[in-house]
Amino acid sequence: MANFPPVDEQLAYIKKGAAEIVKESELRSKLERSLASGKPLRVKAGFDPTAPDLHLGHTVLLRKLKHFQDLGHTVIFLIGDFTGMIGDPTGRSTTRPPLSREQIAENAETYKAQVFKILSPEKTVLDFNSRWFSKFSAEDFIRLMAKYTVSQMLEREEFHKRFHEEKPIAMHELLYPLAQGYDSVALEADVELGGTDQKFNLLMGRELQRAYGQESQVVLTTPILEGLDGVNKMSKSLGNAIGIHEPPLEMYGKVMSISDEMMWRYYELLTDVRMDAIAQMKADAASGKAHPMALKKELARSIVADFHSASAATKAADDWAKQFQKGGVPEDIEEVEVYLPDVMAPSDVAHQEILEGVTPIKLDRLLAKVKLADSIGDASRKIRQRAVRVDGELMTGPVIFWNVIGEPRTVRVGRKIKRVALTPSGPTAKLSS
RNA sequence: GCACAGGUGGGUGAGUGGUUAAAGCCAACAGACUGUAAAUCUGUCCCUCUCAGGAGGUACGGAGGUUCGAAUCCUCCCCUGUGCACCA
Repeated sequence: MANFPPVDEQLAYIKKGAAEIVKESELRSKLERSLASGKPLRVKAGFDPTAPDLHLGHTVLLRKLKHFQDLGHTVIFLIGDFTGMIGDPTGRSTTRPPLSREQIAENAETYKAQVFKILSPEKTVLDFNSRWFSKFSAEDFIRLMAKYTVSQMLEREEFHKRFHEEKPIAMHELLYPLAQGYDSVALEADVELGGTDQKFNLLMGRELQRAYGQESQVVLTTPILEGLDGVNKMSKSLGNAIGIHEPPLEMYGKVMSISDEMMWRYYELLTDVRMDAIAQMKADAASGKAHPMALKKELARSIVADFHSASAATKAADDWAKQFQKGGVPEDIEEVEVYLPDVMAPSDVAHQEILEGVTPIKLDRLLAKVKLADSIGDASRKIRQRAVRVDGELMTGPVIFWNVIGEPRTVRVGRKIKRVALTPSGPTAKLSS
C-alpha cells in the first residue's frame, strides 16, 4: 500500500482547483510523513443527512476527494446524522426535524448510490457521527463547550451578522460548529475538506484537535459553485441546481441554460479539462474562432456523460437540439394520463355540437392537472400569453376539442412538454417516462 | 417579569380607517428578440368560477372587538430583538 507519488507531485495534484489550504506547509509535512511511513492520510468530509439529493455543486468537493483517493489516501465520508439534528446554521433558519433511524439509513443508501458515481467504493470509509455522539453525555458536552468562547464563536460571519442585525441565534446553533469540529477529533483526521462556506467549521476542527491534544488537521476548501442563475450558490432550495440524478435531457438542457460567462467556471470545476485548454477555448470564443454555443454543448455533453453515459449524452444532445433549436419534440417525453371527467367541460359550455368521439375539454384544468401549470388560474394566464400548444398548434381559448380515442397528444407550455392521454374511466394515475 | 421596538405576499420593503389583492425593487413564469445563453422590450405573478367582458372567496403573527368600512384603532395571546435585573 505504500506506493505514494512524490510529495511535490501529490501537492500539485491536490492544489489544483482548491480554493484554500490551511496550512500548506503542514500538508507538506503530513504528506512527507505518510510517504515515509507508507501510511495513508485520513481525509474527512462531512455531509448533512437531510439532503441526500446531491447536485453538481457537491461534486466539486467529491472530485477533490477523489483526487486524494487517486493518490492512495483514505477518504472518510462522514454522514452527520447526529449534527443533522442540530441543523447547520449556514443559510436560513429552517428548523429541521430529527430524523428517524430508518430515514438515516435510507438516506445513507441514497448517498452511497450517488457518491460512488465519483468516489471508489472500496477506497471509501463510510461513517456516522452518531457513532460517538450518541454516547456523549451532558458532561462530555459541557467539556466540549468549555474549549471555546462566545466571542470566538461570534467571529463566525453568520453569527456575527445576525448578532448585529439583532436577529435570533438559537443556543443549539452554536453547538453545530463544535460538534462538527469534534468529528475531526473522533476520527483523528489529517485533512478535512469542505466548501469555502464551511471554513469556520473546518477551522474549528483544528482548534479542537489541538485542545484535545492531537495534531491539527489541514483544512482544504473547495470553491462554491454558482447555480443556474450564475449569482447564488447552487442549491436545491434556491431552485438553481442541477441534480446528479436528473435525466440526461434535463441535465443537458440546464447546463445549456447557464450564461456564457459561467461556462468557464463549470469547465474549471466540473470537468477534467486542463486550465490552459480552458483559457484557449475562452480566447477562441472571444475572437470568434469558436462559437460559445458549441463549447457549451461540449460542456453539457461531458457533464451528462459523467453521470449517465456517453451514449445517453449524445442522445440528450440530439433531443435537446430537436426540442429547442428546431422547435420539434424529443423522443422521450413524460407521458401522463388524465381521468377524463376531471377535465371535461360542462356540456352547456360546449357551444358546438359534440361530434362523435370528440369531447370538449377544459384546457386550463388539464394543464393544472398534469402540472404544466401551478394552478388553474396560472394555466389560464399561460393560455392568454400564447404559451400553450397542443400538437404544435397554438391554443387561444380555454376549451378545446379532444378525440378521446385518439393517440396521446403533445402538450407544450413554454419550454415544458408532456404527452397527455385521456382515460375515459378508472383513475389510473400512471406515470411513465 | 417590566419597558421599548418589531411581526405585511417566494424574498426585500411601502402602506397608519375607504378605488389596497395591497406601491417599488428582486426572484420567478410567459411572449418578442437571440445562439439555447446574456442583455433589452412587453405581459403575468393568492385561489376558484367564467359566455375571457368579468364574478366570487380568502390574505397583512393569532383570536376577539370598535366601525357602514381595518393591514391600519382597541383588548388579550403568540413570536423576535434591545435595555433593565445582582451589588438594597
